[in-house]
Amino acid sequence: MTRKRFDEMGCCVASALNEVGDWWSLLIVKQAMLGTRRYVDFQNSLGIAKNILCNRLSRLVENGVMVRVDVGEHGKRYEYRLTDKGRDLFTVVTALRQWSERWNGAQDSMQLVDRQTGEPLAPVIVQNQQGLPLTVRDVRFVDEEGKPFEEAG
Amino acid sequence: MTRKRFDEMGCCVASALNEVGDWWSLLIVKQAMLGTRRYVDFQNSLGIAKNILCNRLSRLVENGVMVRVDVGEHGKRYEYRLTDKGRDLFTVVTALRQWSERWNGAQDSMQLVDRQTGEPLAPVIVQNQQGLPLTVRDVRFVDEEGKPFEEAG
DNA sequence: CTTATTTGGTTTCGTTTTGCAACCATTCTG
DNA sequence: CAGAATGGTTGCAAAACGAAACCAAATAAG
Repeated sequence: MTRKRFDEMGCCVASALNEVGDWWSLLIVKQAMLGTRRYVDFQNSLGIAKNILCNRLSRLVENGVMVRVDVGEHGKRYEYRLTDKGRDLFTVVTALRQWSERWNGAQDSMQLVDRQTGEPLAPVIVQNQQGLPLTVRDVRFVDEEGKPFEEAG
Repeated sequence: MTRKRFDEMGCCVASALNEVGDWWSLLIVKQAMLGTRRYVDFQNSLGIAKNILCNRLSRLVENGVMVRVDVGEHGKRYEYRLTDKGRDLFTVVTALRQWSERWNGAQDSMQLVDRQTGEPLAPVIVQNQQGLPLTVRDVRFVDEEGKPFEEAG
């Protein structure tokens, strides 16, 4: 009766979701991208229960998304920082944010801009090798040998 | 003691996760992008419990990510299809897939290629208006008035 | 040195969600 | 009409979640 395991479904999306697919993990990662590093700050900014936060941070560290760094300063002893793997979720988080903005309206007081130009970001899109935008209808799903992927049903 | 609500946190990412942020929803969407439309096929291909599948499909329909279409054929009475909003999650799913491939290796027998050229897709990236790639370090978080977003801590 | 405070956790307990299996109703097929 | 397929629903046990209480180490205050 354990939660279904997603890491052995032979699907990249599933194993990604196995690492960050719960309600909180991506929010923690997003918050970390905003600059939050300390336990109490995650707790206050997200309003997450302490035991859940603890559990999620441990899992993120386990999966190499974040690291726990010992900083010997006052009572603030640790910092949780994104790894390269964690920072690489920027695309996912941004795509998710923009999707929500497009379809649910911008309920967010916060906006992302290019640090250099100060301009808002371009929409995240899927592109082919030449840089042309692709929708889901413009792609094919193939197996290792390039044959079309057969779907049950 | 209900699950924390994410739709009123005043954060786009949170409200996106409120719609598709559980373990199964994005997998269902991904499967739909692969061509799956019927209840039984979702069940077989994902190995999801029937009551959970039912619940998730209802939620996805409620949130406008999918629609339930009545097709009067044999016992197969309904089809669940992606809406435009659902198809627009292609970026998110693809970014997630590529992230997993980069960091966990390709455990997937399936690959996405451009239908026209047959070539694999380009990596999904965040870009500025000029098309230059941006990492999380290249962006700033600002409020409505363009002032830097203040972080607790 | 002693006490209070901050930080980061763990424990406890009640509620909700999940997973599984069994059951049910409707629509075809034979 | 009997049987099968589809799309559910129900009931139950295990697990996860959420809130609050409790705990331990390291400072800081006095």
